[in-house]
Amino acid sequence: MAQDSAPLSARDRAERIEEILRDRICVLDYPPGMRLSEAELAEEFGISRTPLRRVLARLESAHLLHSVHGVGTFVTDLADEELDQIYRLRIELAQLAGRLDPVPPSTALLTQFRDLADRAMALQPDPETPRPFAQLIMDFILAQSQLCANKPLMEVTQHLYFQTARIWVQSLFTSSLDLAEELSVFAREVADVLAALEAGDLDAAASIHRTHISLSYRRMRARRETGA
Amino acid sequence: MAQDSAPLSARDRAERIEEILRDRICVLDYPPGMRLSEAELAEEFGISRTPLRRVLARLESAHLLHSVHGVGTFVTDLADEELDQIYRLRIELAQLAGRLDPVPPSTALLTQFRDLADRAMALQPDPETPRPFAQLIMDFILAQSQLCANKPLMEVTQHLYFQTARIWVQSLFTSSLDLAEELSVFAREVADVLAALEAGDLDAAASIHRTHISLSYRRMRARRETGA
DNA sequence: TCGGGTGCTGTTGTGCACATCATAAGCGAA
DNA sequence: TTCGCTTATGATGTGCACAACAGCACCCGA
Repeated sequence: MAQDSAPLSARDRAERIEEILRDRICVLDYPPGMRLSEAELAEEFGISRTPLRRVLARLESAHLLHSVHGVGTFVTDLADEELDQIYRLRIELAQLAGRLDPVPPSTALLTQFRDLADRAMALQPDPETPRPFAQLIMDFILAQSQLCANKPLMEVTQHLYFQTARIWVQSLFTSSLDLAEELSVFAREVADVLAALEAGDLDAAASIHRTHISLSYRRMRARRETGA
Repeated sequence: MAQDSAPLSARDRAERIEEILRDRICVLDYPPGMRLSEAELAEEFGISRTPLRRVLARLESAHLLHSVHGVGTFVTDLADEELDQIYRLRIELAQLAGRLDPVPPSTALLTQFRDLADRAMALQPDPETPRPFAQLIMDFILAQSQLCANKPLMEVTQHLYFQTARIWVQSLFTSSLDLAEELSVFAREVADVLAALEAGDLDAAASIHRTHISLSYRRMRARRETGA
């Protein structure tokens, strides 16, 4: 039977909706501070508020949403200090991913990395539409996380990335001065990681990733200083 | 007005119930595999199923519960491999807690550690009632997590502890041979950490904690080998 | 005796109506 | 005019009835 016509279970539907909403938050379709309407979302996905609220509750426990009785459900923002703490933790965990249960990439995953490298080279920076750039980086992060077989570490890594992604993209697109440079830096990171993977050096790939997280965070802080 | 009589908001009520249920899972009041009844829990807490289900959804996203349509809601178990991965991650994070935003303990927190040390010394091992021992260790973990000001790291550390706690306690109380020894080992850990804290060496405290997690995991694996 | 179909029972999942709450507009008196 | 109260509105939170589903006992026919 065709997969598409297979009826999705309640759990699968909820999981899919959660992914969609998380994606929209991370690529700034729903920017920090934006109010989401339970009624509108329920209508969009063709369900009632009850199962939708279950999804929102999960996103709230992931610190991506925040509901206030009688007011609304809002996309969360991050204070500078929290952002700083998360980034320093992400840097440590990225290094850790090379040491804890590293797995060589399958040929399919290698192909995926090559596609990512191509996409990065081909992408034209457009200050008006952050989505393509944000989505590209997100796909890269998800691919990178497949290099580590330690599932809890992978989950935590992604969880922390989801929290910082929108803030980083936002800082990049509000000043929008360094967009082209940031894109070329990212393209080089993908190329470097790909080279390390083809050489079979997983720890090197992790170190490169770690370094780029660290450097991109420094550049973001520099933007924050000059912008403020 | 008195704090106790202050009406709890919906959010606070839910948070409180979540803590209670998580506590019951971690100290084996609800052992792995046990079925929980939404209706009974709702009645116990004097609310309807709707808000209770919100709490259960959050515990499910923390991998402590698992609901199956038409069957029931069950306390999750952990396969050996998952347990292994979580423990190795916990060991790394425990070390990290000494390096990332360490904070000297307040006098109140030091007092709390001394109380914990006293409780550990005074506790009589009883193979029939794991609760006192499990609760003591949980309180120690929560106190220890206050030595690190990096909130995301603290959250992750606690989250991972909640997942392993019940399995560790269960392995200890099913064989129940090493209970007295394990208790004395724990008492020494608390004493060692307390000594390090009184000397002002936070990194040493973290290292001691890390070592004890590692060793207690080895002892658990040894029990698993001999028991099977 | 055995196999399979069928209904029963109890569970989680969903939809809907209403309660509760926060906000802002409206309005009247000082 | 301006301050403060009232009211209207729209949001999330809750309770309840029912739908969907899985498992089990039961029963009937071969």
